[in-house]
Amino acid sequence: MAEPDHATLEPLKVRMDDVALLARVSRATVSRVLVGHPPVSAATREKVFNAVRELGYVPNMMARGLATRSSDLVGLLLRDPRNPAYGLLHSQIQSAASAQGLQLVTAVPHWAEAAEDELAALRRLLGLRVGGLLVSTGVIKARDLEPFLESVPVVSVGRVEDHPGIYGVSYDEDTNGAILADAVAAVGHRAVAVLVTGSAVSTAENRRGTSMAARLEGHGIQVVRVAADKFGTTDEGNEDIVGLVQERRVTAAMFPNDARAVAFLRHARAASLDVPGDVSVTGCDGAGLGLDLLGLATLRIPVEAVASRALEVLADLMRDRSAPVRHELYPGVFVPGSTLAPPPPR
Amino acid sequence: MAEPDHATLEPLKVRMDDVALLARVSRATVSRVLVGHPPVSAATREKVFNAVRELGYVPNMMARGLATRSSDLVGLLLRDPRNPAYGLLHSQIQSAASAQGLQLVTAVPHWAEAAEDELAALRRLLGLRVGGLLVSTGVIKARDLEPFLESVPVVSVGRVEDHPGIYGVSYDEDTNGAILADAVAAVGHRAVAVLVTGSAVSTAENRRGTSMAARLEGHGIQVVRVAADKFGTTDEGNEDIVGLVQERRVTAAMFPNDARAVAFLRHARAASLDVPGDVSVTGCDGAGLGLDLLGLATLRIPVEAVASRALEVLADLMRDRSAPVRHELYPGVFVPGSTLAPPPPR
DNA sequence: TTGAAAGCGCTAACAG
DNA sequence: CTGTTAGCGCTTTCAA
Repeated sequence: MAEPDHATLEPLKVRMDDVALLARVSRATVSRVLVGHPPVSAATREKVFNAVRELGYVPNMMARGLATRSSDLVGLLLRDPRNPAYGLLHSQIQSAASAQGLQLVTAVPHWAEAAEDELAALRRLLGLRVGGLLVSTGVIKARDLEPFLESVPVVSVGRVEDHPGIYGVSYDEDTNGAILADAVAAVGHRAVAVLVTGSAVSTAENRRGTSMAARLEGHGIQVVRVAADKFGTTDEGNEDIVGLVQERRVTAAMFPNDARAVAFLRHARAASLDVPGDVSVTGCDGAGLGLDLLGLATLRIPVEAVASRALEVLADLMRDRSAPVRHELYPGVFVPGSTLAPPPPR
Repeated sequence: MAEPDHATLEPLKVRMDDVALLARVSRATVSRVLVGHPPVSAATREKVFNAVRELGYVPNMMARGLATRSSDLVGLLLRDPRNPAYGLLHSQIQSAASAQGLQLVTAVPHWAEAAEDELAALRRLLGLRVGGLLVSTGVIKARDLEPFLESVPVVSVGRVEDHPGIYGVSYDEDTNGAILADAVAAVGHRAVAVLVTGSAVSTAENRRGTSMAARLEGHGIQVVRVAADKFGTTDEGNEDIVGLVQERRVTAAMFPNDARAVAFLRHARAASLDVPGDVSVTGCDGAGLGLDLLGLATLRIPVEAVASRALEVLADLMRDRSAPVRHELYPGVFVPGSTLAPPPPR
């Protein structure tokens, strides 16, 4: 028998040489057929495909990557996948990636607190020699990325970006904050509590809170800023805000994300506060499950648009590195809800 | 100058040879230091680490993978990341993976409808020569995986698994269905609508629905099965169930996931049906954001436990392939809610 | 249009 | 303990 008994071969152990042997061509030819160029005669191509099928050959992308010094792997650096908004973003990025024919490899830092761990995650991704990088955590600073910028295109997605070498496809948090503030102002509140997350916890949320407060003040509204600096909890500041409401020092409370708003709703209920009778509440994100049933007034961030745009941009960059870097901003849309109503009469 | 001007070198272009040169040792020694064995004298190790740091060297995992024919890449085959429960599972798997020191590369089929696309996603993962595979979609059948089982360990997670070659870490959907059915029976319902998803849409949900119905019937309760076979929508069957309630043919409606239950809640509200006055409602998953505020009676599936167990198992398997294959089942815990109450008096 | 041969960057015997 | 040397599986000149 000249033919090897390939029926017993494990598919993943089949190499290109095996295919070449069976197709009676050279390895180079098999490669050309699989890569798609340069052109190969229809007849040989057919032979090759048959051999591939017969052997169940699965090309080894590691080897290909080594040889071409390229890869269609896209690294995603994510912060806290437990946050629903990030979770949705993650899903959408995932879908957008496969829509672009790119493979997504995600790294989340093990200890979300440790910036050091984020850098480790970055290095793991770079170690794989990903063809592109998506950064979605505020903890990695542009400075950390700088050394790699000329080797791999980087798009920062959903986070505020201002580095001239890093493309940004982000939520327009300033506008978002303003939209929400305007809505609260419009129904007549004159004293509002705003939960402001520390920028170390989340740059995006910090920005939202800050712009909400600023916009309110622009309307001549009195703002009580409540700080929240702990990572991973949504209950911080709620006691204080309940207190403010009970003392009638504020008639509305604005939160930088829905999870915190919902947590406050829970808190308020426990404190027998009526929403919106005693206090109006707004969130931000708009990505949760039964949010409409809950009636939370919020703002829906354009997760889908941002995700697919980010991957479009990255795919372009991977094809042609010379494209100009820009920072695109996408505002969300206000979602009315029963938790926002005019303040109680004095 | 004998030394190269490494300061201007892009870190990702630095090779092990560059490090070796700078450290004045052989490439093999650098490799040994980085891999961690066999032991290298403390002095040389120090030199190597310094050179690595100085050059910003990031080892090329593709090359390493090729050389060792191994990889700490874990492939995850996911179905529909937009489903909140899958989204949470995804996040948890992600965290569990990094906790095990494994890199997760995820593939989602582009068109969720096409089984063909799922196979393509599988091949992409295998092409990367992942060291292990996590399968979380019911569409890929055990038969499709069989050819690869001896080359790469496979753990199917969150889905029903019964193949003797594939380890299973799954939700105990039969028990889950029974728990929910018992809760509904316990408050006195005697006629219940159960939304049963087609198994093509979701094996897990199908199993839940089926077991709910069976258990109810075991209690002597009359069951109206409502079929839902379309992928991606949560509104299917809601009209019918509203009709059943209005005709007083059922006093409760059970859904195989929270998204559907919430969709029904919305529907019921639009039809001026009172929950639980006119109809009790139960969901399943328990992973949503403000579910408790909504008061939805549901069942919390043990996402975290399943995810971390799955990765523990996979990590073991990647270390030692001879471990016995088992199928582990994890039941959830009932979450009471105000949507479940005794039926209205006749 | 095809084949032969030289790497891609790294690890792992095998000597010393 | 360290250096030399063969590959890992693939792509890609370069010739034919």
